[in-house]
Amino acid sequence: MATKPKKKKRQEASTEEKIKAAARKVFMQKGYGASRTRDIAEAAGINLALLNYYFRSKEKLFHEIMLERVQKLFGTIAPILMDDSTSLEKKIQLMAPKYIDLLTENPDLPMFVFNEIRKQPDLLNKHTNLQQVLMRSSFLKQVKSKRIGVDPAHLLLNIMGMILFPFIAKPVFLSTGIISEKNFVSLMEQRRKLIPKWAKAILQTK
Amino acid sequence: MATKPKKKKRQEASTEEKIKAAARKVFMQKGYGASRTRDIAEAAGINLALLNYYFRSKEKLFHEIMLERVQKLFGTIAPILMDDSTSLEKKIQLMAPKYIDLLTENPDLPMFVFNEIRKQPDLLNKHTNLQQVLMRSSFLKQVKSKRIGVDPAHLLLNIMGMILFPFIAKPVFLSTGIISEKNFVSLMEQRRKLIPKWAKAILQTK
DNA sequence: GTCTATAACCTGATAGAC
DNA sequence: GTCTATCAGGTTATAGAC
Repeated sequence: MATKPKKKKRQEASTEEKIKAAARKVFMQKGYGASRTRDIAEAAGINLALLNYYFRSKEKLFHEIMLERVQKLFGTIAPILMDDSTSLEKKIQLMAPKYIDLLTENPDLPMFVFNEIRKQPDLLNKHTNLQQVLMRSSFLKQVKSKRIGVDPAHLLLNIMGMILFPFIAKPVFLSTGIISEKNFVSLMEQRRKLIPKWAKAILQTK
Repeated sequence: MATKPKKKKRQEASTEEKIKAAARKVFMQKGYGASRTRDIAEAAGINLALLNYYFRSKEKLFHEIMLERVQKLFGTIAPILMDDSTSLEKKIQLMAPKYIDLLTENPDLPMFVFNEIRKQPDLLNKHTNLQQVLMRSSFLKQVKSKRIGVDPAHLLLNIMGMILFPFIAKPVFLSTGIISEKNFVSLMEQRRKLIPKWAKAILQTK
């Protein structure tokens, strides 16, 4: 059980942070299995040996990055979902812009997290308490208590889908030429306000 | 330019098909970069050398699988999208069940295709005419001609999102325990008819 | 902390026997 | 067509000098 190396300087980007930044980039681009520690070391501007000095193994480094990315994807909106004092409508109204801002700066965050969890389904349970947090959230309670004709899970799927799916499908839409990068940004800007409206319309559908 | 080897028997699963089936499984599970040709050979019950005898290289084998998977994901609903004689509403009504049936049998098809295209954006253009097909489709024309206040691309994103997103998010939802496998099947069964209704509601939102 | 050098193993691909 | 054996290069991780 090695103790974590201490940083020597605090003023600028530490070596540890440089390695993490590089790992974030490479892992998110290629996924765990296709990433090479050499590429990460090179991207960090340091030596391969130093990477292992700081993180002991590729797997441990990946776990740190993965935990951080899951936290970023779900932790950002957790406060909104947990708030007992806001209505469901209000939560959706806050969620959409918050999420779209986050994803505009981290477009392939959902793809990365979803895909790595698919490949290794117990990653979440091992390293996060996401399950507890989500299951007991005010949001889920409110969704469930809505007396709509259909399973409330549909609302969750629809809202999440309307927010996340464009970013997941973005590479395909760009590659096929259906939309352009510039167009995409403008579309997402519009969706910040449109999604809450659509969610409401879906909620009222008989 | 090697000529393709001929099958010797036609009655049962040929060696070539056994390799392709194994490659389909391994590539879809791990992605191109993390897949090992040895794993594919083993899963196919044949030798590594034989894999190269049939497909010459890992990359060529992957391209065949990828082409086939893209065809499966988009080709299945292409006839619906191209049909000039059906209304947009009718297309959505046909699309949802058709897609949900396809994805129920191939749950991680969207995740695989989207992710590989993200990693290698020119895969589509090299090997398919998807761009041409989609851009000139009756569906896209009809979406564009809808005189709604917002960019018609939103409708495309919403419909595709409502259909595809549940399958992309499935591993996360199962892993967090928000829904169960059994629950998921039942939800998707319901969505076959619900999505067209929701799409209509979204279309009418002011 | 950071490097070079190297161990130990893995990977894609081919040569050559059957 | 299918196999075994093997090559050349890549991969993670560590030992040891500074």
